[in-house]
Amino acid sequence: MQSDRKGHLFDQVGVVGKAFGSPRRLQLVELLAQGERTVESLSRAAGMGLNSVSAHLQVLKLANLVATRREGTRIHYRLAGDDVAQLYDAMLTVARQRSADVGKALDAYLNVPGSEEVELVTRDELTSMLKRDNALVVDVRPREEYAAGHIPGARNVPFEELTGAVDSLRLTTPVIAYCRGAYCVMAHDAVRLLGGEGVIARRLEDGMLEWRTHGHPVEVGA
Amino acid sequence: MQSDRKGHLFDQVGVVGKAFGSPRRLQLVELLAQGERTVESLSRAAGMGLNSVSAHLQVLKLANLVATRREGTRIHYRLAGDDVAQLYDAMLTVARQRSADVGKALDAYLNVPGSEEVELVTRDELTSMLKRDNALVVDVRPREEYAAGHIPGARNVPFEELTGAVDSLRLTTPVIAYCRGAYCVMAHDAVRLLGGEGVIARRLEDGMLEWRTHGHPVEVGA
DNA sequence: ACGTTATTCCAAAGATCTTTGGAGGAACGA
DNA sequence: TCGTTCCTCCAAAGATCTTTGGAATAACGT
Repeated sequence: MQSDRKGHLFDQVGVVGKAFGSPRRLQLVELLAQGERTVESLSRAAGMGLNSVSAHLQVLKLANLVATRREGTRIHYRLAGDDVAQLYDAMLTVARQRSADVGKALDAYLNVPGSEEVELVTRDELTSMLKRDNALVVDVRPREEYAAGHIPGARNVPFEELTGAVDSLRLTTPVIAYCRGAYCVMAHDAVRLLGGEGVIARRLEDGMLEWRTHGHPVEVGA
Repeated sequence: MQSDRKGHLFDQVGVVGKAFGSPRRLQLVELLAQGERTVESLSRAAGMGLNSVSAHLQVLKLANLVATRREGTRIHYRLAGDDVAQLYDAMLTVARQRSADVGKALDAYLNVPGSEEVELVTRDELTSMLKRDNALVVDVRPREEYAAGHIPGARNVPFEELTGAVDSLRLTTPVIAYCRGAYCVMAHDAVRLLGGEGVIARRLEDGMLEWRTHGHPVEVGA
C-alpha cells in the first residue's frame, strides 16, 4: 500500500528529526559543529555522563548524522557533512524566530545591562579585510576547538587567557573576535572586555558554525 | 551560571527539534506545507485519531511552528511561516542524503520497475515556459490542497480523475505534472500514466513544497 | 599475555511521549 | 435556549527514551 510505504518514509525521516529532538543531543551537535571530538572530550565539555554521551552518539550515528574515525583507543566523532551543520543552523534560526522564549533568553543572556551593542563585522567584510591583511582576527574558543578548525590566519586566545593578552592585542587594531556561533557568548564578552581596556574591538556576525555553513574557508591545526 | 542559561537555550531549541522528531507530526507538517487544513481534515488525510492529531498540533503550536485561524466552529491550522517549511525541506534533504534507507525506500517507492526515468523540468525552466504560455501545468493533488495554494495558471486534475481527463490533456502538450513535494508519488504516476496513453508529459522537479520554499509565486483559491 | 585506557553494549529504573476515551468549551442554527 | 459540530482538555494505559552502573570489547604498551 501507498500509506504503508509512506509511513515507512516518515519513520526514516523521523529518525533524523528525533536525533535533533533532544536538548542533550543538540548540545553535542553544537560541539561537533566546531570540529572533531572524542567521546570523553564531549562528555567533559557537555558535562554529561560518558555512557550517556555514548548512547546519544549512537542515536546520531544511526541517523547517519555523525561519522567516526578511530585513533588508537580513542574514537573521534564529527558531523557527517556540511548539510548536517546547515540543518542545525536552520533549526537555531527557526527556534530563534519562532520562539519568543529563545529570543528573550538569548537577548537576556547576551546583552549584559549597561553595555551598548557593538557593530558587527559581516562575513564578507571580514573576507575582504583578510585579503588586505587589515585586521587581527581572534578566536576566543578553547584550544581544542580552535585546532579542529578556525578562520584562516586567526589567532587563538581562549577567553580565560584574554586578560593576560590584552597588551599584545593593543598593538594591532582593529581586533575582530569570534567564537562558536550565534549562541556563543564568549565573543560578546571578549569585545566588551577589550573595549573596557581601550582596545578597539568588534565582533564577527554569528560565529564559526555559520562561517563554515556559509562556505567560507577553514584552516585546521594548532 | 552560563551552563544553566545555555542549558535553557538548548531546551528551547529542543522544543523545535522535538516537534520535528515524530513521524506522525512530520506527516502533519507535510500536509500543512501544502496549505491550511482543519483538524478534522488532517485527521482524515493522515489516517490518525482526532484527539491524537489535536495533541500533536498542540505540540507544534507550543513550538510556534503552526498558527491557527478560527472559522465558525472549525479551526484552520497552517505553518507559521516559510522558514518552517524550509526547515522541513532541509530535514528531508538531509534524511535523503544521509540515510541510505530513506534513499532506498524512496527509490523503491518511486521507480516502479519497467519505467524509465523521465526528464525533469526545473523550476526555472517552468517559470520561463509559463511566461511564454508554453505549457499546460497539471496539479494532481486533491482539490483541497490545490485550493490552498498552487502554481499560477495550473489546472487541477486530482490523480484519481486523471484517466478520465486524458483526452482533454492530449490537445495541449507538453503537460507538466507536479504534486506535493519530492516525496509525493502522484506526479510520478501521473507522468507514467499519461505516457502510456501517448501524451507527452514531464514532471516538475520536486513539487509544491519546494516551489514555495524557493520563493516562486503561489496562487490561492479554487 | 597482561594490564590499561577508551568506548560500546546491556539491562533495569525512572522519566517522558503517545494514544485513547470521555468530559468540557466555543460557535452556530433553529 | 437547545442540540449539533468541531475542537481542546484531562487522565490513564501503553509505548518509548534516557540515564546509570556494570560487563564486554578493542587497541595499545610492556
